[in-house]
Amino acid sequence: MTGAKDFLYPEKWLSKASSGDRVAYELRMRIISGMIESGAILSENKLAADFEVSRSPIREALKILASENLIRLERMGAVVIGLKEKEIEEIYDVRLMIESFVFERLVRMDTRELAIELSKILEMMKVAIKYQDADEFSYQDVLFHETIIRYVDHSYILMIWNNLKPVMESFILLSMRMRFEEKYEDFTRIINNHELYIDAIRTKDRNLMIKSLHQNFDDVQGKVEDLWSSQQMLSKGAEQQDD
Amino acid sequence: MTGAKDFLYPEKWLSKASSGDRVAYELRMRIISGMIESGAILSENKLAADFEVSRSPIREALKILASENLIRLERMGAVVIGLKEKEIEEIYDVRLMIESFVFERLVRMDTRELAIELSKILEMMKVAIKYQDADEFSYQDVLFHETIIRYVDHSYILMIWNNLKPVMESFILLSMRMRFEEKYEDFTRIINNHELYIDAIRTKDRNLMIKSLHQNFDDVQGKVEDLWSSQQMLSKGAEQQDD
DNA sequence: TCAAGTATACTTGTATACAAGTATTATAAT
DNA sequence: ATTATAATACTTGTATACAAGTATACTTGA
Repeated sequence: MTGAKDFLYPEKWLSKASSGDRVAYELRMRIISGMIESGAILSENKLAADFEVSRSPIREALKILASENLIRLERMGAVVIGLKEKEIEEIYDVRLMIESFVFERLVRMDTRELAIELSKILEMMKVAIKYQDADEFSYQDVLFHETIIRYVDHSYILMIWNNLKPVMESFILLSMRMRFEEKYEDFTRIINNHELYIDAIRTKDRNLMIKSLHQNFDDVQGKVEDLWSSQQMLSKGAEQQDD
Repeated sequence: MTGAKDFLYPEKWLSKASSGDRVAYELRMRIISGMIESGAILSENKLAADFEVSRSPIREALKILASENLIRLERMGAVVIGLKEKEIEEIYDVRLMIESFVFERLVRMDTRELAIELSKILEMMKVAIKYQDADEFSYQDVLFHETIIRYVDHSYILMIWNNLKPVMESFILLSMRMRFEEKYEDFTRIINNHELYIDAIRTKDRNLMIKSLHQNFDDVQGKVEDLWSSQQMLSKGAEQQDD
């Protein structure tokens, strides 16, 4: 099995994860990166052999990926669905939906504390850019949105987020790794946009928030076409794996 | 273990379900009905003994319930969260959110076919009322909303629904069982409201749709207070288990 | 009586074993 | 050559076994 030991998912993020979770994280990356193509059929036994674990954690992982709509569990093997443009758009639909919902709650709350917290995360993102740490940047980016969502304390919205987060995280990770190599100028725009978002939260400006959300979508999705074509982005995002 | 063999979930709905799914369905009912109180700690071994299966399906079930926010998996035992008023409100928040989203898609589609399909389901509901079949009524009620959601063909919205559905189904099941005994007059109102919903879809009337959605919420949630108090509804909903 | 340490009875996570079912392939008959 | 049947190599779902870790209770010492 050549290259079976090169993991796409940052290993330091897996410090206390179970074997099943590790497999899920890694498989997710491979599916989203296109390394495992959509339509492929995954066998529990083969995966167990590949990852050198028993079927128990593999089954766990497959259940997780199925709940994230990345694979479809059938009577004979798991069929890879993957992330095509349609799915990415749909994910952003949902993100727009839940963040809009969250914003409606935020406008009735004291958001000063949140704004401070978000500013801190934004600083972290800037540092990550400075040191060209794509993984750290992605982590903070995801954390940014999670922080907003958690702030309203809504367990079922959080449930949705929890289902969406791993896929988003993997996608962002791959996307950012590529852009650090090829589209470095993107990041000033991303940072600006996040600043806009914080302003929207601080001033409770609904339109500004929607604007920045849409812009964020364009930032990631609008550019996807050229990134995505023939899955180049993915091999690009996949090959780099620093410290 | 007295009464361990009385299942709350309709067994005929479990014809080809795996053992793990069965356990999940049943545990879900017991948690939502209050038969298992929130705060209780579930042990895999005890559950395995109770349900007379091995730990494998139990673990599977617990993972499912955790993803539905009904329990919290901790290092030592699974802690029951349950459905209190807050959670029920939150579930309806999410339902309102996704059905609103779906409606926005529907207004750009040809909804005639859907309206017909919904009318059929409504007829089924009427029959279920006539024959006082609470379980069948609940099934059709859930199907009604699922049919609407599936019609727009959005895999990530469907993903949310799939996470929400089992909890909603159980809740509706328990609620309807009780009402067939005590609040029979509720059903004409529920039927009327669903007719309103179909009209909204047919005429693509956004306001009408929101109105009927809110009304539906009031129908289930607004009355919850008295149903819910001291979990009486639940034992009521639990005891009846026909044919 | 109280503190410290040890023993015990839990817990989860993973590996392995087995049963039942399904697709595929090979063989045999027409 | 083609179809029917049988053998084989898969598949999943479940049970069981074991290892490592954690809380509880108990014992021992002061």
